[in-house]
Amino acid sequence: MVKKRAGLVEALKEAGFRMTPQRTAICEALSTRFDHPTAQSLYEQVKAEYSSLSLTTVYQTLDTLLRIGAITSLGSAGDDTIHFEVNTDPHINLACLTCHRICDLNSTAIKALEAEVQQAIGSKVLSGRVVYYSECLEQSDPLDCQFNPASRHKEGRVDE
Amino acid sequence: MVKKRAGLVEALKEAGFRMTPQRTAICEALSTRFDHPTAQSLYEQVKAEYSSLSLTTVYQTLDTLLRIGAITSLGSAGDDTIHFEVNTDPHINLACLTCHRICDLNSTAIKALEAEVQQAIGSKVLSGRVVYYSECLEQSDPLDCQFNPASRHKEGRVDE
DNA sequence: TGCAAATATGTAATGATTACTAAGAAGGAA
DNA sequence: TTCCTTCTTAGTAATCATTACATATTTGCA
Ligand SMILES: [Mn+2]
Ligand SMILES: [Mn+2]
Ligand SMILES: [Zn+2]
Ligand SMILES: [Zn+2]
Repeated sequence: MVKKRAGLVEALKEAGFRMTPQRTAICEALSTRFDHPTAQSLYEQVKAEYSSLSLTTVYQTLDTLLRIGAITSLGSAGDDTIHFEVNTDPHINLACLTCHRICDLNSTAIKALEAEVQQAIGSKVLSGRVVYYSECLEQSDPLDCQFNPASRHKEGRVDE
Repeated sequence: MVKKRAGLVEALKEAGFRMTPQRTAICEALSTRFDHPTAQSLYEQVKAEYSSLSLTTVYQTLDTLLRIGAITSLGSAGDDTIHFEVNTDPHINLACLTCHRICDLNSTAIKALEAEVQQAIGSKVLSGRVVYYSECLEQSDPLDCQFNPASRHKEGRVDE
């Protein structure tokens, strides 16, 4: 059973943005994805039941969500494409350089890390990005992306 | 007085790559930069005393250094451009979304963080990326990029 | 010195993202 | 409900960092 996050639509409303079926669908898709999707990936998913959807709209919605701080950007996972972060809890991200999926890893040390950053620069931290790159098990379900040491992908290149 | 790192040229030699004046100059430039430069930035710096240098050569050399693991990629600092990491010690990076420079921040918690990652996925971590975004003081010397809470840039957008 | 393989350069291509604009929809006022 | 203003969408074109390619040059070694 898949948990589901909430709050993206609410965040848009609170920030005074209008609600459209496109935005609702994109937020809905985002809230059920745990692989840190790209714009293209979200586009394909939502377009399936919203054939008129434009890729531009996806980019615009993501940009809006970024600006209000509802999501953040994790950058590339070896595919030169931006992956988006919906999980606002401090955590570690594990990116697979072969299948280009990113999984969350709970961490206790990350709290201390953020404390160090706060201490160093004050309270104006806008966002953070903690990603480690490796090779995961190849599994179809993002939730099973366990990054188990056994039987990884063959090789990968670390480029942005 | 500015410290200077060493080892990039040696790393290339050990990996069996040929040495050229271009590569030497690019490695030299990299080892004296503490702002996590971009390809374009390195190009401009080295081109000043190497007028025949090509931007492609800079990209190729950076890619080679990435492949042998001598440097890593930190991704964008709000400028949609790849910034490179020369400091191989585990540390936190502070990126300024206005001047797009990245400074190092020593951290003790980062050790625990990496231990968690190792534990979770084994020893095959290829590289890591720990970056926090904010606004720094505007100062010309990268080493003085202190991210002091007082008098920051006005505003910044968090996009990749 | 001579040669094969690696590298540098200049240019063209790629591709993700952004800019632009006309058409369409949301939401408040009447 | 209807109207109107403003925001949003969708389609297309433009941007620009990065990569691919083809040639000329250089390196490292015999
Ligand atoms: Mn995450
Ligand atoms: Mn650094
Ligand atoms: Zn994988
Ligand atoms: Zn700054």
